[in-house]
Amino acid sequence: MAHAASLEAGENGLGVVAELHAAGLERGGWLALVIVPGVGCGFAIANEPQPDRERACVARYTNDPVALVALIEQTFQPRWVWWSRQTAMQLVAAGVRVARCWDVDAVHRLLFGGWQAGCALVWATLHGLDGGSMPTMGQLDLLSDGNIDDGDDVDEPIRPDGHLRPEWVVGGWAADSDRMARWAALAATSCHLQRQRLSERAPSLGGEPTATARAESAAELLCVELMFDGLPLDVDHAAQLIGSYIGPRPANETEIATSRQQRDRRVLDHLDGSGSVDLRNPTHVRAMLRRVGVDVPNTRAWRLEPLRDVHPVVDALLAWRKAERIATTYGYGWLDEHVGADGRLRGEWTGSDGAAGRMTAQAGLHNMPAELRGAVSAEPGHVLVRADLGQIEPRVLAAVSGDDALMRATMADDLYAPIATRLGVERAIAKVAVLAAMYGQTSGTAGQALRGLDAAYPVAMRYLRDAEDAGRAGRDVRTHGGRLVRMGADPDATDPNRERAALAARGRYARNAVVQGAAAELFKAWAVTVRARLAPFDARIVLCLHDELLIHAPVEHGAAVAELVDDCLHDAARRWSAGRPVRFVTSTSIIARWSDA
DNA sequence: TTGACCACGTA
DNA sequence: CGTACGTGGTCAAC
Repeated sequence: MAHAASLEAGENGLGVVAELHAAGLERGGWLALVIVPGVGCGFAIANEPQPDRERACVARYTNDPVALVALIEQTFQPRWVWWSRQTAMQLVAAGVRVARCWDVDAVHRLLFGGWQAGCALVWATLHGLDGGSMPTMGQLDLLSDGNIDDGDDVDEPIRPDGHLRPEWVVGGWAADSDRMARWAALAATSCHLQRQRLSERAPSLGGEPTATARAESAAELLCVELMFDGLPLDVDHAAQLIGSYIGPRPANETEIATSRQQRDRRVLDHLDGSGSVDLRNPTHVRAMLRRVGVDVPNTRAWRLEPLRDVHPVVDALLAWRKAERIATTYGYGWLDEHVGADGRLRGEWTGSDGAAGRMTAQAGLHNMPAELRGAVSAEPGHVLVRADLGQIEPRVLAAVSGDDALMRATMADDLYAPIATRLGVERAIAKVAVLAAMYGQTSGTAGQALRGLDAAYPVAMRYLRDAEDAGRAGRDVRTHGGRLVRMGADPDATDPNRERAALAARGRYARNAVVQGAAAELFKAWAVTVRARLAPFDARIVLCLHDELLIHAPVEHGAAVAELVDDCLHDAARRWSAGRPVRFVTSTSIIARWSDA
C-alpha cells in the first residue's frame, strides 16, 4: 500500500525517515528506489519476501529527490535496490555516492548471461515468461488502434498475461507518486526473486550466495562513477608525447593532409617510386613488400619484426604504423573528443561485457598505448596508487577448481616456480604450459609439459577439460561466481574441416571463459571493496584494467591507500572463494605518473 | 550506409 | 589450432 504525499515546504525529510522506520526499515536494510529528477521519488522496503502489493512503500514529490536519498543514506545506510544504472547515474550526477546497492539489471546478466537486460525482460524472465512475447508500445499501437487494450486497468503495472505493461516501462511509472511507489515495489520484488534464484543454486561451496551479485551491482555503480570522474590526464604532456610521433598539432585540414603525406613519404622514399602504394591498404602493402623481396602471408607487425634487416622499407613501415596509430586513434583528435576542460579523460564503462563478464571501456581507456601512459598523472596534491594482481588467472584456476596441489603452489610469490619444480622443467616451460592449458592452445612447445600438468594437477586440468567438453557440446557453462556463459547453436556441419575447427574454437572459448570470467568476478569484488574503503580518504578509483587498479588519492593518504588495497584483496578473495586457501598477490606502488610503476 | 576483414592497442 | 575487448582503415555489397 502506497503512502504518497508532497514533501511540504518546511518538511526537511525527517518525516520520510520516520515513515520508513515505521514501515520496518532498519540500519543496513534493503530499500528499493526510483527517482524522477526534479519531481520526486519512490521507496519500497525490500527486506522481506512479500507480494509486491503489500510491500511498504513511500513516495514524495520534491524538486530535490536526491537530497532525500542522501538523508536516508546517512540515516540507514541501506542497500539501495534499483532497476538499472539509470538511478545510479541520477545519484552520481547529483553528487551522491551511496555505499551499497543491488542493480537488478546487473544481477539479471549474472544469472542469465549475455548483455541484455531492462525491466521488461528481467520481469518476464523471473516469472518464467517468454522474453520474445514481451509487449511493446509499437505493437500496442498497431493492435489496439491507439486505444488502450482490452479494458485493462492502465493503473495496474502488470498485465493479465503477467508481463509488465509497456506504458509503465517506457516512463508511465513516473506519472504520479502512487505509481512511483508501485514501481519501486516491483523493483523490490524483482530483487527478492533474484535472491531466491541465487540461493537455490549457490550452496555448492558454502559461500554467501549473493556475494557476487552484490559485487557486480557495486561494479556497475563504480562504472557510473568512473564515467563521471574520468581519468586525470596531463594534457600538455599528452600533446607533447603525441607530437613526438606525428609532429605539432595541425592548424587546419591542409596541415593535416601535409603531415599525413610527410609520414607516408618517409616509407615511400625507400621505394623506387614506380607505381603508387596505399600504405593503409594491406593488399597494396603486401604486394609492395613482395616486390622488394619480402614475401609474407600477412603484414602484421609480429611477422615483419624479424625482417627489419631484409629491406629498409620494413623498418620504415613499422615506424609508420606506430605513428599512424597515434595520428588516427590516440592523437590530437582523441584529446579533443574525450578530455574535458578539467583534464579528465572520460568514456563509457560497462560492468560486465562479452562472454566472460569483464569490464569494458570506450574512448581508448583500455587500450591506450603504453607510450602515452606518462600523460596519466596525479593532480597537484595527489598521487596515483597503482595496484595490479599478480598471475591472477592461474591463481583463480586454483581457487575455482579446488585443486589441492595448485592451491599449495599459490602460496609462492611466483606461482610458476613450484609448478616448474614439480614438473621438472624450466620456469618458462611451466608458464607456457599453464597458459596453454587455460587458453586451449595445443600447438607449439607446450605439449610435453601439458602432460606433466595432467599428472601433477589433475583436478584443475579436469575442471578445464569439463568446460571444454561443455563448450564443444554446446552446453552453457557457469563461472565460479555464478555467471552464465551461453554457448551458441551447433556449428553447421556442412564442411567436416570447418566443423571440427568450430568445435575446437568453442572448446577453447569455454575453457577460457570459466577462468577469465572468474578472474573478472574476483577483480570486481576487489575493486568494489576498495571503493567502499576509500571514502574516508577522499580517494577515488579512476581506472580498472582487468587486473589493475589506478587510484587517485590525496598525497597524505597515499601510503594508507596502498596498504588498504592489499587488505581489500584478502577480504574480497575470502568472500569470493568461500574460504579456499588460495593466495592472491598484488604489486602496489605510489606514483605520480602511470608510467612510473 | 553497413558489415567483413585487416591491423594493432590493452589485459 | 591461445582468449577477451575497442578503434580505425579499406573494400564490397548494398
